[in-house]
Amino acid sequence: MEKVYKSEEEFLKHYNAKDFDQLSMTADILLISVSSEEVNNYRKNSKKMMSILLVKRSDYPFKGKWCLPGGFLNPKTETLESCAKRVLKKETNLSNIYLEQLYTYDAIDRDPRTRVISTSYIALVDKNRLTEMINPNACWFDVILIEEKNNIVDITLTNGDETINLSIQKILREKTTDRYSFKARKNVLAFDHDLVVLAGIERLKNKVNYTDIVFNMMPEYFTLGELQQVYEVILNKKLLDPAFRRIIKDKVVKTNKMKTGEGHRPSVLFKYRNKND
Amino acid sequence: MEKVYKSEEEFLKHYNAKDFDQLSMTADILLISVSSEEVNNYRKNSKKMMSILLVKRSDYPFKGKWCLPGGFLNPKTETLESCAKRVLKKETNLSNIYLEQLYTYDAIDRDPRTRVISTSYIALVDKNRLTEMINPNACWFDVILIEEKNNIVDITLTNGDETINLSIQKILREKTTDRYSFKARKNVLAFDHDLVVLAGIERLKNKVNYTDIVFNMMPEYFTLGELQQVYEVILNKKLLDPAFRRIIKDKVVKTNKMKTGEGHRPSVLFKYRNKND
DNA sequence: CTAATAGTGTCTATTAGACAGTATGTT
DNA sequence: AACATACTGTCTAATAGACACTATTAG
Repeated sequence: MEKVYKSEEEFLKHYNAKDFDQLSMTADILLISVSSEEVNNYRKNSKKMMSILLVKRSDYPFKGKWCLPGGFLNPKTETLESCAKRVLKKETNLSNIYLEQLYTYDAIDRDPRTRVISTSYIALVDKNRLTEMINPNACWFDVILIEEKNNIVDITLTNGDETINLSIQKILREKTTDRYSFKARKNVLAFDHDLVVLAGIERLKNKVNYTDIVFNMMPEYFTLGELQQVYEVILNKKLLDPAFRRIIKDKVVKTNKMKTGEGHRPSVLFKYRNKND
Repeated sequence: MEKVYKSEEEFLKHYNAKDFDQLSMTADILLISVSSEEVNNYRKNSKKMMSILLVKRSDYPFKGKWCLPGGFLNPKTETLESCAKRVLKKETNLSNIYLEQLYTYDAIDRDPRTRVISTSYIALVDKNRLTEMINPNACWFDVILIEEKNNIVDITLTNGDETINLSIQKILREKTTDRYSFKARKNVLAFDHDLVVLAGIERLKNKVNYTDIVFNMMPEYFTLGELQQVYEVILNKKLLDPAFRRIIKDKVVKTNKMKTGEGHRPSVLFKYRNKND
């Protein structure tokens, strides 16, 4: 027998959320950056690599496994994005990081404790901004290889000591072209974070072509060569200089600063051109 | 004082989800279709329009307001997608509909009852498949106008009797180009569904160019003219015939069937070319 | 001078846009 | 015959890809 309420106020007064099935949510963050690997030859530019932040779990479940930084949402006070920001601040001491919602993961058994649904976020940062890592269990992993064949993507992550091999199958959904369901062939990271890593890298790869998202990973001043390297790392392919400069020229502003002392011709430093200016 | 567990099994045995703050989730569905509006001239082709399904709320909160079909997730048994499927089946009696996760909406006050986070889905359907509408409160609304100026998007929805005017402000996020936050200038639909409608239409508009998603809205056999009309409705602009046919030719297969009796030259019927065949 | 990257000019290939024309049903 | 859409040929404009060349520094 349903009760009839006279107004929304009256209805809300009698509403008790605990009468209904509830669940927990987390926000997980894929923090992506591009790091420079020094080269022994004084003439050569440093080689760039994509890197992501992983945390070693110190508690059950998945104790000892690597996972993305994340934390439970406080439903009374937080949005998922503010929860993600809180977690990032805790792990890296950084605020003002670019954040973008990626996907909501909700497989019933993704967390062995109870039903936990996780909304994942991509975070991008210029690695030079990172001064201190608060959490001693957090560590950058270079993404040294992404190869794809037979719809299987293999990603190798390494932090120097440890190497993690992710292997994810892409399942083509009908009538979508480029829309895939992902399925980890084995879950190497905790929870379903293998999938989040791939989805995030793919999202970044995609958006780099039609947004200015990449400048969130750049310092204030950069050379076009450095910028091109970041594009190349994300797109995982070599770009031709003239074509790259044609495409990028409206997005940047030339400054009168130069980068010198590199053992070869100095390069002009550019800044991001903010369209709102 | 934290307890130390010897194994994941032991940890899980002592884990009680109710010790933690929980919340409710819903899945909301933006069901999009393209409908044909008959034209009085026997020679002319019918005009096509994008339409979406709305439901009039019969209960508090937002009683009497239109909203997207949606329902609470059963955390014990359902994924968000299966929840969305259940709701769609209930409202339209359709299964096997294309579903794609859109975005997770989590503003703290988006539901006046309690903290409810909603993951929205886009569903696409060929309107000819819709035979019966189970829910008498559900109704198709034509999307008759999307205009944009000064970063304000106006969408007019109409079902013949009622007209709903949505007005949403796009807030450009720095360094993203084409990435916007949306903010409804007034909430005309229940909850934050104004935003979902716009985000869904934008997503469709976007994906139409680089996926085969549009074929989920087409019947098995269609003419290239009809297909072009659907593209035009989604992209909200006229396309040139030769260019359209160039682009589409690899995605379709010519059949030996014809569409005749239209008061003008008959048209060849095509089918979708499934890449997996 | 040399090694290495910085930066540019220009040709070519590919793709998108535009327009005009022909084709073929129904009434 | 007339109308409306179906369908195609071809020119032009814009963009992407490729390559070769010049420029400039530290050592």
